[in-house]
Amino acid sequence: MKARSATPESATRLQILDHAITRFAQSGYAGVSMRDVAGDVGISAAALYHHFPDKQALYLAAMEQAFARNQEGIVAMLESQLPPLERLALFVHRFAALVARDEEFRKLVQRELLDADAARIALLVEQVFRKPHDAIVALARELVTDLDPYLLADSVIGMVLFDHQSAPLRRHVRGRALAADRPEAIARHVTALVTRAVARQDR
Amino acid sequence: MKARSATPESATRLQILDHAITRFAQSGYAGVSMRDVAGDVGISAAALYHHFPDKQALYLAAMEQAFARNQEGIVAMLESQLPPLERLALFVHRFAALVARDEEFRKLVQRELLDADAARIALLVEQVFRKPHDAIVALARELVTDLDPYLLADSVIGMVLFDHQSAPLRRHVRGRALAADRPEAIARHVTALVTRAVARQDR
DNA sequence: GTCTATAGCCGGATAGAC
DNA sequence: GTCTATCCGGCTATAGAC
Repeated sequence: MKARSATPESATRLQILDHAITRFAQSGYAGVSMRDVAGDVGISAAALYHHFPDKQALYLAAMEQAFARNQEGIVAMLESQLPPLERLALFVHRFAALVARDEEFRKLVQRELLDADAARIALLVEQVFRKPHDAIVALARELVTDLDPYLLADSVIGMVLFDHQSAPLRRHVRGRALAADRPEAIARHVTALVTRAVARQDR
Repeated sequence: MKARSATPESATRLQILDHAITRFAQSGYAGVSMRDVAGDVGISAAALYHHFPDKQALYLAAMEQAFARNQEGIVAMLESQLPPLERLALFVHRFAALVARDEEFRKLVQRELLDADAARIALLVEQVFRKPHDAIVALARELVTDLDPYLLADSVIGMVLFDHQSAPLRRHVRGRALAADRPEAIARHVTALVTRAVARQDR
């Protein structure tokens, strides 16, 4: 499997991107210096400029890489010919697993939602959200319900994301079990909640 | 009503905090300079140091101010003696309204969830989340259901928050109605979803 | 309480040797 | 492809006049 982008992927370049992803996810664009990344990689800051023309190009490349390394998981979320409710369960399970597996990916996405300009939002939509979002909206339509399919789709995504987003808060709320099976627990919960809501078709 | 904190609140100090909140919500801690804030206020950067010892103190004061100016709305979310399902509807409606009204508040909270250390997370819990979270968890318990009350409570919060968080994406998804009544729409949707899920008590 | 001036540091980015 | 050295601008924070 060769490089999926126009630029060739040398080992050093990939190493730089890997550390850049970690740094940008942790501290945001403005909170990371080229010296930070260079130090992580073990090269000088000047050497970075051999691989990327400037900081912004490094950032964009890191974003694309972080998105690309999850494309397999994103595609996997969609492959299924099951009936709607079972497809929902599978989708939620896989989405929760993906979000739990790659914390940096989640943080980068959430930072982009806060920071990104229109162009970068467009990149985010095309490379990350478009396909799975279309799939979950289509699924929401198939679930016979008078709930708005867009709102229902976003609700599913929002519930799973917030479960991770709120993890730091959980340590400070007494009586809160720190379950070891987080992704499965939230997946089961969301599936159960939506399943019950759409199963109730009187009104 | 006097200052609720130890420090007296001069008009200039309040003005500084107001602009600081806007800046920090928009660009994050590292993305804002003291000169930026000073320029907004119309004073020199040096003058800021008469009101706050350093940048971090300004940031913390801005956070506290942003939280404090929403305490009225947060308390309002809890005042109700209605039966559970109606209390849920009211809570969701008020929460959605608060999040929609103060976009800066939401962004600051979401940035803190990404950036904050343990001490600042504790502040966030005590000044923002503790009370309404306890209330919504208690409410989730009252709704007779075998869904986990903590997960159910977080789901409600997550759905409302993500509706706003994902707003920038919505422009890039074709066929998506940009409803003018956003807070009401999401509140109605979440209420309907949860109401149906908990009303279904067979199993 | 605000100013101008500036110290001192750190950041992005470049030059040029190897 | 990586280095050292460096430029230069912006940053936090302080000094001292008004």
